[in-house]
Amino acid sequence: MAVSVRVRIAPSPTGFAHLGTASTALYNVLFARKEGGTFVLRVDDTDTERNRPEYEALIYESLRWLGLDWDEGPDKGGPYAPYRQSERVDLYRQEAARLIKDGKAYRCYCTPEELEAERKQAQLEKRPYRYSRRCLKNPPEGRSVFAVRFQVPGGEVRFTDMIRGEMKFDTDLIGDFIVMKSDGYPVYQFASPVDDAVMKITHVIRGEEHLSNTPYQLMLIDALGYDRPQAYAHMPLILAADGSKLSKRKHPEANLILFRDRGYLPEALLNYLALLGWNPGTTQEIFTFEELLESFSFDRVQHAGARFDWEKLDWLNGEWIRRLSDEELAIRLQAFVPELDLETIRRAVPALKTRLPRLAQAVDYLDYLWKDPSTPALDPETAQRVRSAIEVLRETQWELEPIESALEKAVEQSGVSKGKFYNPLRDLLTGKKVSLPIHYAFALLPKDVALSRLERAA
RNA sequence: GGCCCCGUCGUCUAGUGGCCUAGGACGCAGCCCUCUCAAGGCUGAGAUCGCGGGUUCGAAUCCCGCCGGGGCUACCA
Repeated sequence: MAVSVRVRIAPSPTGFAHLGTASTALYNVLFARKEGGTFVLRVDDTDTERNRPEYEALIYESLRWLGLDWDEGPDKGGPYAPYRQSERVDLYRQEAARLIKDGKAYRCYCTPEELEAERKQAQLEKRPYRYSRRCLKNPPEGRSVFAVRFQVPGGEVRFTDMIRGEMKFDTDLIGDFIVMKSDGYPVYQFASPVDDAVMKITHVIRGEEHLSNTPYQLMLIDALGYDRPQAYAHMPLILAADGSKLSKRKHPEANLILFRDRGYLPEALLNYLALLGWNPGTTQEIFTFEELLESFSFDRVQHAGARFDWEKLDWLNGEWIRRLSDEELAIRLQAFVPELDLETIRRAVPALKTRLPRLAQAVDYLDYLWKDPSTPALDPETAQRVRSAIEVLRETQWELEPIESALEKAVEQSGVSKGKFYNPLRDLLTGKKVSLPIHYAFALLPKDVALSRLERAA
């Protein structure tokens, strides 16, 4: 009988929701939906130092914004609740105790300072560092604070990676490692495989930084007598411009919610993320989520990390914006220009559409509608032309077409070029060198406001 | 240091022994369109396929070595 697919992401609420989380979530969702499986969200909050509840809320908000919703999670429950690791510590403690009882782990009383000294010594002697096993062989007397350390059995660990094929690690190189911290909380390396096993996760899809961690987790799974996941998939890392891994600390621009605030469309971000590190083998660049479901497969995933390219994202985002219906664009624009009513936004949209790499940039084109520009001094000839514009405009019905033809008539009579005629008008109206086409610039403004901006200069 | 992953235009990539005088996309340059800015159309520059050895009639593609980058090696995740 085929076991139904269960995948998961396990972000930790130690900061803003990260781009990498979105990327991993995407691949997990894609795989789950494709296989008719279940997507689980598990919050990895075992870092008591850095966790904050508000960060957890941010993860929900960001993932939901992207439309990457989960089937089971801390906020919706599920058959394997709880889904917050801090609420599962009894399980980890119990499993750690079982390891100790079975002679597969032991209490370690070493202080961080002592361990640091061991490491330094190893470095000095230029030998690879592995824990000395002091606490296994002759633990210090009279100490009560301890961590639980796994006794690495050694030998070879093999597993299947859906991207890289068969992987093989020599665990004799791995020293005994901590599974339970002295504060009674598990370490990621322990909590993660335990939960994966207990929650019946069948495929572990995560970032490449976990590739070398996999043997640690597999040893634990074996020691505990659990079934191993069927397969792993280690996705290529998203790199910063300097080629290093995008990190929360070094790269604040990786904050997911920032993408929303800057006016990226969820569709575009998802599309871009999919293309980063994966390609369909065709020249198609624009993918809806449904199309991704169709064509995505792990065997076409890249093995090397990929640098995040904001310019390409902007282009893709523009493509997506242009594909939106006018009405849909208007609705999405509302949050970015709260000063304007929907009707005004609707009227601006046809002109705005081809000019926005990001929704937030609508402000640059529209803020003259609620901000009064300063009035520059005009030379006599320009002033004369402005007056002729005022004259025709006064008689004009205040809509796009009539304004455009009235203006064109005035240009013709003036004998100068459209550019020479329109540019001063643009400046008077918007205070800018760049604006929507001049008839839009006029039409979006109430007639009396528009005319007064011209009149006070001429 | 040890282990693991990786290495094609600036960036993302196609490419699995001859179809490659290495293709596409973003970006960049020029032209067209044009009231500004975009969008759109056309054209173009841009990669001795990290380097050095092999194997082969023939290698970006296979093998070895080196170099370079990244990740892991924490009582972070």
